[in-house]
Amino acid sequence: MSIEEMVLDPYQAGCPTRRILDRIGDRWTVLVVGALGPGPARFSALLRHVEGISQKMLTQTLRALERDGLLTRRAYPEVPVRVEYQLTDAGRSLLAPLKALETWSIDHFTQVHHAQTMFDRRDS
Amino acid sequence: MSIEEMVLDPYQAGCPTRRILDRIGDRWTVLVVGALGPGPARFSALLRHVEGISQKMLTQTLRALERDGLLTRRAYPEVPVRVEYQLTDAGRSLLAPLKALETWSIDHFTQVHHAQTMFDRRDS
DNA sequence: CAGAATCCACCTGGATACTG
DNA sequence: CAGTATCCAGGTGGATTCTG
Repeated sequence: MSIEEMVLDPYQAGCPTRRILDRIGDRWTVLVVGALGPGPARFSALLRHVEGISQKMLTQTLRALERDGLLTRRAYPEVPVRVEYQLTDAGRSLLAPLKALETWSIDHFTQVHHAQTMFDRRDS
Repeated sequence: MSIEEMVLDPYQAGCPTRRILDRIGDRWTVLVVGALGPGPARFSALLRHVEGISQKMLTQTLRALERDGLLTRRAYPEVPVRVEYQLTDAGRSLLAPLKALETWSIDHFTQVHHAQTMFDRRDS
């Protein structure tokens, strides 16, 4: 194994990074966690504010995050039912890295968009 | 619009964050960028070291990243052909946020795995 | 070696209807 | 309100084959 290969190896399947990225790498997880950043929220609130997510996907995503210990689900036996989701400490600790990504997105959005335009113009 | 709604709104579709996340949120982009972090690499090297990626997906991912201006493609007219991919400044600037995510992954992997085990045991 | 092209199985995820 | 259950279209992406 070359030195180059050793440097690249952190991205082999099965390593922690890879497994976490596979989990949060779906379309919705990051958005749901982000939406819960400010504080607890109800199912319907999340459904409204993570635009484009379906009820099915929200349920699945919340379930997965609960399973990962990143949020807690609390149901209040009222009528009608109220269910609140809240990030755990672990879930909240994910906010900083995601915020970094968000900051990068905002900082580079214009630049990326411009690059795309140039690229598309070239090979047309 | 309530204050809660205003806080949640950054995640509406079409906003910079959302659009970037949609782009890098696929299974491979993050891994390919990460693999290019240490320096330029050839197509075949990436194919070997981003485990599980197919030739088709690697091609697609590299093309998209090139379009975004996050990496450059340089072909050397040798026999056999040699093609090297290298992150641009913009691409490299993405490494820090991704590194933060990677650090988080490593730090929380055990904890997440444990939470999953508990969760699965409970409702079995 | 670095792709392009084709085929197609699988799975994601939306729509809909129903329930406690 | 907060889900569950079912159906199914569309797209993702792997496998394979072929080329400069």
